[in-house]
Amino acid sequence: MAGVISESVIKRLPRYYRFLGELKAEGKERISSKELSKRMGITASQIRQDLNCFGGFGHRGYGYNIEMLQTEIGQILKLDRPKKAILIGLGNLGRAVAMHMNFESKGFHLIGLFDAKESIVGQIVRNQPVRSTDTLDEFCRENLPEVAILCIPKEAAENISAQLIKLGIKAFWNFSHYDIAMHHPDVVVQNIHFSDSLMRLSFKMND
Amino acid sequence: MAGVISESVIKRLPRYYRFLGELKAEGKERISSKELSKRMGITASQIRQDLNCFGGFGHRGYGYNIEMLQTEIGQILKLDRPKKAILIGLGNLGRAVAMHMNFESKGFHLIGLFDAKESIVGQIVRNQPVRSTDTLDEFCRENLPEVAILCIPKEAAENISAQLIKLGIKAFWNFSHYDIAMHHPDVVVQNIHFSDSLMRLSFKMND
DNA sequence: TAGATTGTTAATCGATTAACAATC
DNA sequence: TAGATTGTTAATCGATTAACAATC
Repeated sequence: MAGVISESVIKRLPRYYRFLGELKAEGKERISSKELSKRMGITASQIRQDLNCFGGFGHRGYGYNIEMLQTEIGQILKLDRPKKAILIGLGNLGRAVAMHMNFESKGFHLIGLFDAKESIVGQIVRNQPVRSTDTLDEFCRENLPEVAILCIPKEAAENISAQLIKLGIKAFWNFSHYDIAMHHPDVVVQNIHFSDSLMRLSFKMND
Repeated sequence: MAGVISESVIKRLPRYYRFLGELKAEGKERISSKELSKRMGITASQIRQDLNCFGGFGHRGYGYNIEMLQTEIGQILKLDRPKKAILIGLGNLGRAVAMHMNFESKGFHLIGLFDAKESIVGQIVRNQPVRSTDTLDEFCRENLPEVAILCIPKEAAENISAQLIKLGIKAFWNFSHYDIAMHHPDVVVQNIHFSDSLMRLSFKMND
């Protein structure tokens, strides 16, 4: 069963989780891989293969119980595991991420906000004070966050990420263009690169 | 040469573009696929294969001219082609996207901002007034935007995307959870799903 | 029981890597 | 020329799809 899960499967898991949530909201109780495949636009084979990386969640002749399957995938994604996160950089983007994201539903607790700029430090965002990055060491030693969300420019990210790793940060949600994974192969990184995405859109546009 | 470019190659193009930009900034003139492969953490074979989807940009015994290669990739990505875009939804996220993104460097011109909320309409964001979504039809018929950036909830996205497609929108930069590509296979879509990305981060975290 | 649908193995397809002749 | 490095073909690897026996 388990073993190493391929990147391709990991990429699809949140989508399954979302679609199952919708089905649940519609009041449905069970669904077959065939029916789900139509809805999601992928093959039934792929759905069954993907799910069987983690165990046999279905019942022959019946399909999958929606509620149960969503719960299982939530556990596989570790959404139920509490994860302490800090966010660095409260410019437009950092502010939007802090205010807009539903962290709690994924098990993340945003326990600290930091910025280097004097004019931003002290502001209140999402009921929390923005702290100075000068206090990062002290804060991390006291509160032991595991995740850092980087909403800062490339240049700043280089130094801050090294500092954070020394302070015990094990995972990064990276909105900067600094390639953390390349420089620190030992930590977990998920990138969100707006401009890469926008360039891909540009490429795909028909003339 | 050309033909259909695989999704895997498309995904890597913006990263090439970025790395070449850095090399240029460092004042370098030429680079071999081997040297670039070390820097990017991928194989030299892959780099040469990727580039040869579009043409022979290198010189045997020399490598690639950095400036020239970046320009070529920029053209492949159509960054030089002007594209008129409108943005729908100026909540925290939409506001951040409008203010934070460098659209112009990718050939995008943000020509209109729209929101349904009475309290947001009329505000000035990035030197532009936020217009009412009631005026969307009129605005599109007059200004002919090709791209729409959706920073609105799933429920709103369903109706708005159908409306926009009728108004001639051919491409979506989609931050909502509405699956445009599934429902409208004829238009170009690039999704940015924050919560999917955060869930993948959660999955990859070691216990 | 008969029909439905899974879990799983085998076949196919596509993407990545390796190898090397061409050539600057 | 000799060394370097490409463009490109062939080999390998992995992911997707098809098929079907197991079984609810």
